[in-house]
Amino acid sequence: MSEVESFFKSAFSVDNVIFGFDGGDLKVLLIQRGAAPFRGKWALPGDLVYPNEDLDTAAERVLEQLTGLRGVYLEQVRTFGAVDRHPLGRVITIAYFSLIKVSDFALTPASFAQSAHWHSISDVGELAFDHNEILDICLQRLQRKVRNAPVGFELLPQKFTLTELQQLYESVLNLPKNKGLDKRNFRKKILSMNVLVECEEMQEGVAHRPAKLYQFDRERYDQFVAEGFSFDI
Amino acid sequence: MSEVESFFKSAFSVDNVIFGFDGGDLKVLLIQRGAAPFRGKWALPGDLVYPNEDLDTAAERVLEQLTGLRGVYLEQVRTFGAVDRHPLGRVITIAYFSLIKVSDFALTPASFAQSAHWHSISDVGELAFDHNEILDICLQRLQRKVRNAPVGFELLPQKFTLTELQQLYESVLNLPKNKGLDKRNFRKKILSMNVLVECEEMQEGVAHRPAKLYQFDRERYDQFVAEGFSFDI
DNA sequence: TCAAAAGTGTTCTTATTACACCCATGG
DNA sequence: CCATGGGTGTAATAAGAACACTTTTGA
Repeated sequence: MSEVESFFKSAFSVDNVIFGFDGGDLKVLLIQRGAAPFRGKWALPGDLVYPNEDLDTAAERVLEQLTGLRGVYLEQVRTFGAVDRHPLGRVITIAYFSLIKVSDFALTPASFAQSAHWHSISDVGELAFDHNEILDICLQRLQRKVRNAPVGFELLPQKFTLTELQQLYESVLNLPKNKGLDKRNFRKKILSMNVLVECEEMQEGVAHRPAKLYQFDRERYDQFVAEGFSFDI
Repeated sequence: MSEVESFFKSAFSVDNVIFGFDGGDLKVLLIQRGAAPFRGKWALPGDLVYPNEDLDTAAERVLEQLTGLRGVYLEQVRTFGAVDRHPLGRVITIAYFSLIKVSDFALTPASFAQSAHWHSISDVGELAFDHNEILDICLQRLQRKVRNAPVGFELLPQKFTLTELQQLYESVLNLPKNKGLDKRNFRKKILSMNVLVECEEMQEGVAHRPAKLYQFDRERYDQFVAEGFSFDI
């Protein structure tokens, strides 16, 4: 192979760490590989980037093919390109993470074909390729991001209770439930930002005092940001 | 499809935003392109990644070929892969930034060949490719990083005065000189972290009271981090 | 009436801000 | 002796941490 040719005998892919939250643990959506290499192993959903496709578009496509979702929170994290990371050749991969509302998630045909399943973050075994490392880095990124930007809401239904929000933070940051964050201080802080609005409705069908439901008000948030505010928990 | 295009299908490169500080502005090292496309334009130093070369290694190589420096602070920032970002074909590029001590910088043969020059961040014109965007994103990353990690020291000589350190922060964060940060509060804060050690020597050859010189103590810092400390300015 | 989670304030401690004068040196 | 930047402390304010009981609902 000529030197010039060898430069271009390479490919790039995107891998997408899709996070979800169901009230318990933080989850990640994995697929079981149907083909070699690593056949039968769990892996991050990903694909080669098409020749005339932007990277973000490729990541969105991978997400949509698996979940049917569009317009979801998506962020590029890092590119992994160790020479030997792919056993069949030189493939560098651009890692993304997405945040989805599990309630919106419906299995698509592609999901069935690839046997997609939610796995608790704390219970992910050995993955294909360098996907454990990728997951780890993406989780760290999420943990930072959730404290500096209002991305946690992407994982909750449109209307949520403050307790749900607190549990989300505790899950993402891997803090002991109802011990990591003080309930009163957490509420004081999040409400003092003035980016949550109380809904008319209350929680329903629970065997205890029903909680107020809140919504994130993005317009208000954007305006505060323009005035110099910065989200911080 | 022309002959060039026919094998130039897709490739990946690294681009390196090399920052330096000389007491005045924050600087970035640019090269003037000697070949098409964008011949004669200023650009970030970069190169295609060799087929059997890791990404970080490629970024280190680009840096060393230009400056002769090794073991320098280097961080991957983001990958830029818009379909049309390179006029001759599909080239995605992995952007890095490096922090170097300008006093260590000596022009290498490659530097001459490529006419490398320091440019003030505030005075960078229109660059080749999407390099203005890359520079912008890397600068933002540096601005965040310098506040959360002890990377500012990488831009200063081993021994520095507190005023130099303060000026560095003001330059990187683009604050008005001696107005953005309060001298007494800045010193109180940085010294209270206990990661700077006073040198025996004093500043020399200045037409005013000579300042104490300090050094960053990485061992101490690492230990504090292990104990849960986190750098924050 | 019980269980289960919702909701709510105050005190203490710590970090951040604002601010002005004397000191040491070289020219 | 003058110009230049070096070096220092305190008081006021704001943010964060710690902490326990009453309320509302469904079963």
